Amino acid sequence: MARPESGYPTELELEILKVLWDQSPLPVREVRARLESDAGRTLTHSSVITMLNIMHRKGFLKRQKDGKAFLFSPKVEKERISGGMVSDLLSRLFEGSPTAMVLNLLETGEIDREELDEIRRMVNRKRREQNQ
Amino acid sequence: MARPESGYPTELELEILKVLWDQSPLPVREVRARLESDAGRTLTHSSVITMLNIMHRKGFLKRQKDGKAFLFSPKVEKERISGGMVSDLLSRLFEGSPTAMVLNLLETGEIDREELDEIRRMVNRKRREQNQ
DNA sequence: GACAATCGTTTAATTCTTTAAAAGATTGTA
DNA sequence: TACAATCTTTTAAAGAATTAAACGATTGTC
Repeated sequence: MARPESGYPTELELEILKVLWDQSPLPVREVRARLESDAGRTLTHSSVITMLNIMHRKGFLKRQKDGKAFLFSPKVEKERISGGMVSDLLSRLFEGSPTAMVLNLLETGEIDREELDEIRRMVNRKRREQNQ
Repeated sequence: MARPESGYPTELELEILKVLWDQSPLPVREVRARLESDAGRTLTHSSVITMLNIMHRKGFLKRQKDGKAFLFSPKVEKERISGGMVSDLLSRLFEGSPTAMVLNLLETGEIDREELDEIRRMVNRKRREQNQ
């Protein structure tokens, strides 16, 4: 009678993953410090531990003992999570059409000349790759 | 001591919005039927009403009386929600870089020749527009 | 060896999300 | 008018997400 666990990281879980993707392994106090400085989220030590343990249970993180403390590392790759979340949004919002998504990006986002050119280069490269 | 309401529609809320973006206004029983046929979500009449009322409270929907029943319509545009959700993911996953997001799309998604060409055309058009 | 500092575990509280039963209101019809 | 059908509102329940206090274990130092 409720919703299932998401499969993808939640808001806060993603912030924690970003900290650890940037550098790992890290002890709890370090994760806590970076969560505050990087993401502006001030949590108590206790709260951070709780989240890290939940994420460990979900399979997002690895733990290793270092003296009496734990060091945490991501168990999932950033690319894998990003890919999953993007394709999730793709299917939920754009009926799986990447074209529709890019169009949305072009229309609503602030994209400057540089970026447009870069995107163009990427698309052209991908197109050449597909030709073989 | 908990998380704030999201601002963006949740999973089920989005399914309901998609039904109503496709056609509206609709009475509850119609929303319920389409939720089942289109999204494969079988809910009781009661559950659907609850969700519709919550969404009305959140400002996602409008209601109008039709006899003794209500007719529901979206109060938010699909483009607005899509734009918001995409740019949310953009900032949360790709530090706001559309290029990084498109790269992800190109690498992980199954994009065929047709779509690549279409994306190329869109990018070129956008680039010409920016030149003025 | 005792005490303070530092960690982790347990427990809990609050809000959100999803699902639905129960009860109340209205309306068409026999 | 009474009954059945159809709607809505109220109430509730359970899992998920977020935050944190209380309590317990370990370790370094005087």
